[in-house]
Amino acid sequence: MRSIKKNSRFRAIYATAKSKADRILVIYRAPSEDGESHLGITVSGKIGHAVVRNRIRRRIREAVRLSEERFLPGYDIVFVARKPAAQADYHELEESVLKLSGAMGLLREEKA
RNA sequence: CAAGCAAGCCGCUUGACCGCGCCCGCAAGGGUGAGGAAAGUCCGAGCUCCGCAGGGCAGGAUGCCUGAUAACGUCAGGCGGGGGCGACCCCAGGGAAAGUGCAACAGAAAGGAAACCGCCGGCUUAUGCCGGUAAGGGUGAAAGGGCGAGGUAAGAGCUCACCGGCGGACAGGCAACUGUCCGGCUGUGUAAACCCCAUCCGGAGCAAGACUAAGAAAGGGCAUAUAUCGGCGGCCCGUCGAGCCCGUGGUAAGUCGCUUGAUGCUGCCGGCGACGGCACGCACAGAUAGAUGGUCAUCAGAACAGAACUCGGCUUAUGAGCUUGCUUGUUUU
RNA sequence: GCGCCUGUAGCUCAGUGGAUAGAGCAGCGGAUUCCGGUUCCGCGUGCGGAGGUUCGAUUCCUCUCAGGCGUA
Repeated sequence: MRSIKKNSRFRAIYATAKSKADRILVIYRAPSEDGESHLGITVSGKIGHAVVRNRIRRRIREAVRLSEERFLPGYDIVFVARKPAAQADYHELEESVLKLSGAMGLLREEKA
């Protein structure tokens, strides 16, 4: 999944997109402009120092990558980390990513 | 063995599966990929641009000496001062006789002295008055050199020896400084108070800057003269450039800069050392929402922490451990 | 990257190098009241940290930690 690059696109998504949140993450979902899906990850400086922020960003990207074929195309998705994400391990983050994505209707229906 | 001092090292390893950036390759694939602090941004440089940067004022920084270095506020070796039994450690360490300010409280008196108590002399009825005196008491962080002897009415560098400080000469040393002798007999502290002296400093920063694409339009207004605007971080002088303003409000796309360099390792030589010279071989990331990750195993355990133009330092954070040299004490031989 | 500011009581802020660091609100205790409020009296809590300069530091200097701001 390609990444969102422009700061203006991020701001547009924050202003207009639908969102949901749990304890460690916030998700934004907006219709894509070109039909392909894009991923954006925001971890602010308040969360921790550079090593902590990088770790959160990599884990979110990994969780999305491993389940990439389950995502429906045509959406721009932004994840924003909240403070407890600094203490969360990979499994908690992965669970949160999938749960929030499912709640926003971004995943294909699981076969029972 | 115990306590301690100094210097240094290391900064998990390996494997399986799934992934990422860059380079090479038609492809398959191969190579390579964060730190000792990458951090804080406290200093110093390279590099780039600002129409080469000149003078004065203001401002800032540094401050024992000699050296190292591209440079430094860094480092090395010395000197001086302080602490420790010692190994060793710490110090912004120029000028207080150019001037100004400050020194609370206490105390009689806080800086070209001063008599509260005391001591001594004179007068006087005992209280007391006048004069001399800084040895003693008391106050204070600090009381106008220290201690002893002579001296005296009592005292005083008043005189003398020693010590300390000041000035001069000589000797040693590149120098800071040290030693010896002589002289005079002395003038508190604070400059991380203002200040004085010496030395240094043009500014901005890779979002610098260059190129490409796009745009820079049409139109309107004001000036044509020494005015206006702009550049040279602040002000003045000086200097350079340009007609000026409205329209004119937005977007940050691509390529370069961008990583091989005052580089690191190794060896030899010079130097007490910082460091320098030479040689051969090897090594060295380059992203642009921003690459090193995820899971499992291995393990007694795994800190602080992530490159964004590049170097030299400083400072701070840091788990478990290891090495070398030295000091003091105790015991045994 | 460059530049700037602030840390003082639980909170908001004062404080020329010098006595026991103050003010308002809050808190605690007492008085008043049947109880509470109001009012009155009293009390506690301290200079972000380390080092230095000074006789003496919240104040001056250096380093450091934390927080905040501006700008490209």
